[in-house]
Amino acid sequence: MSVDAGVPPVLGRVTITDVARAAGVSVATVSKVMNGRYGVAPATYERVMAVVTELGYETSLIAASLRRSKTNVIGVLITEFEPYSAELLKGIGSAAHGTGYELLAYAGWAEDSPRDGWERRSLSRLAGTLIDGAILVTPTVLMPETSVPVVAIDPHTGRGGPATVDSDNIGGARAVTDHLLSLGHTRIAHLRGRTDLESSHLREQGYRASLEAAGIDFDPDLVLDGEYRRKEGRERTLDLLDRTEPPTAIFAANDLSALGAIAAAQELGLRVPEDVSIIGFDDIPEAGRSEPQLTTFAQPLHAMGAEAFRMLMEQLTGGENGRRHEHLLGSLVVRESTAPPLTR
Amino acid sequence: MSVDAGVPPVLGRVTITDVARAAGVSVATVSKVMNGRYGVAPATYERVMAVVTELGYETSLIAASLRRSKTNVIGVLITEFEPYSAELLKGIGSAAHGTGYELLAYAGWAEDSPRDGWERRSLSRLAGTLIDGAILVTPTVLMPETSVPVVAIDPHTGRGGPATVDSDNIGGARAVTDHLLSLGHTRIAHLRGRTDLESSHLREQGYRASLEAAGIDFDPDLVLDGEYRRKEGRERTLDLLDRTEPPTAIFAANDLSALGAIAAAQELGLRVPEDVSIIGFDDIPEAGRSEPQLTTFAQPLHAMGAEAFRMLMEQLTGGENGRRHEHLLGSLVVRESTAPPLTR
DNA sequence: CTGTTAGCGCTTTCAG
DNA sequence: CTGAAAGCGCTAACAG
Repeated sequence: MSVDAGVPPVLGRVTITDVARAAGVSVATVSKVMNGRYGVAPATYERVMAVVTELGYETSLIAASLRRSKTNVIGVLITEFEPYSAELLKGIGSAAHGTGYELLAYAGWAEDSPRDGWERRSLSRLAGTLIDGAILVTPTVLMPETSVPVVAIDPHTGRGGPATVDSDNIGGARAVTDHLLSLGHTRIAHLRGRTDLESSHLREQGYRASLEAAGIDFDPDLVLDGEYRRKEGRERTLDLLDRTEPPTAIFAANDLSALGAIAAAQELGLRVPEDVSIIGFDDIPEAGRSEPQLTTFAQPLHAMGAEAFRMLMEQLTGGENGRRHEHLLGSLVVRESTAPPLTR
Repeated sequence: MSVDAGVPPVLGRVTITDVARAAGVSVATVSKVMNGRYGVAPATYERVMAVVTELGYETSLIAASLRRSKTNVIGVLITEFEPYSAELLKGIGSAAHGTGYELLAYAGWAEDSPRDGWERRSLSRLAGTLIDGAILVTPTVLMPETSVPVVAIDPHTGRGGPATVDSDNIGGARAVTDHLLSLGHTRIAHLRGRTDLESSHLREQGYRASLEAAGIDFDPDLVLDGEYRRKEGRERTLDLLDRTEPPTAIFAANDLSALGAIAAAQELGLRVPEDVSIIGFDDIPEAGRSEPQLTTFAQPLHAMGAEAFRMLMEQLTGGENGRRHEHLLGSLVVRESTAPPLTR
């Protein structure tokens, strides 16, 4: 390549300045070439492109986004990469395919910062510059005003501010508890979710409503905080099953804590479901792979993610139309972790 | 709040300038307060913080990263969010938890741009500014020099440049094919993966080696391109099973294309595994949930992701130590989609 | 202790 | 058609 001789080696990242210098033009011209703007002589265009290829230059998304208004990047803001958000991400990803938008998932919960309001922080850090719009996964607070279009999945306040996508938390929890009741259980414990999340309260509501409908007194001693996490689910279950009068069934507010509960039961030498029934919520992939396989309430996570992306697109292109509240339905999936209680 | 009166409403994103103006100080002072630098009078600190809280200001990750050298953000570069990368992401996420690093997954494959070399493009766009290091998932080309530490998962060239994590592609493919042979199959088709990926070639090698060891002639007509995708897996299988002498078993180079193959067989009214055996590779969550459940070779995706993150940390902190080539082993998981061929 | 100044890499008027 | 200059939001010397 004839340009070779004139191109000094560049250390680190190649910047627009490096290209400009090597091609003997100004950075403005390089910028025009990179963005296909009019007003560049064919010869100049060729020369710049040759250097660009030679050096392997790519415009920095960061620097460009600081100047531009539109980036064609959608942000998905999550607390961390775990099964639940991963499932949503797959759905979002499939909807994003072919739209020309790029996806950026950001897990911005620093352990030292308050968990509450992490999404406001992440959004502030990315919006207005890097991303054109955002999908908030299980946000903890309501954000009335945002600088970019937003869709919230399973949000704290349900209706109200931004567009939302959720599924039937109360109905699901009722279905789950009803299933346990129909098997003959009466002492049903509940491993509550993260109390800063609305879904957690709704599921507890469903649990209580179901008990009440069956004429069973609510026993606060049977409700512990599973935190939506495997570790906490295991620990609370250890406590629960160690009592003199343990529950015969446990409804964990999500699959992860249910999986922890199964682990705890097995550690104590108990059989699931023979000695204790355990039921989860969400139907993450791991639910179908546990031993025994987990009975749970399946949320249509894939569809929820895809729908959220579509609603965001509507807001981005068609104005306010995407500002809806979408409510998708789930269904009970009976696998192996539930059975009638032992009669003794 | 007493500051209230002095703070005019700000539209859009709140910037450091807005805060400075509202607090009556310079932007430099605000920056110092935000970053906890020494040399700010307590009174000033308080006043600034009050305004920060009032306005809900957060420093822009983008702007800050342009100036700073370290951002505490690790980038995970993928082509798209699909089951394989989602599993890795979970592993990476669990390893990242508690390290103080934030994770940013970027799916930067624009459909119009060449697929080959997407990782170089993505890396150039993010590295040097936004991210301190990167994990490249199934990169297509070898990148000898990068501006930030990099770990590649299941890379194109295996050994060589950057640190790598992979699993036993050849061995896995042999195990899979051997399983089919041991069941009595002799006409075994192969749905090859994406030919731009090394793993695809290695798996085909394993397939061929296994056949050869069994004394079966390699039949090129039985090898079609499944592209690692569900859609292509289905289409190629439709072709395969429509022939006068169809294969009795199909080895799909990954689970997604295997799932497509199952769908195709069922569309044609064939039973899996009675009429045709189908086997996959990867063991993504979906493999355990299909009907019939998929027999496959399980890669330790979670562990691979976690290991990649750890190796990156080593490079970031301890110098060059993380520049290893880690090779994790997988195992055959026999489920329901394989059986002996029909004897007729 | 505080503010001024100089950029980070890029895009965008606006002269030449 | 091309380049100089301003500025996006922020941090980091360096004066005052």
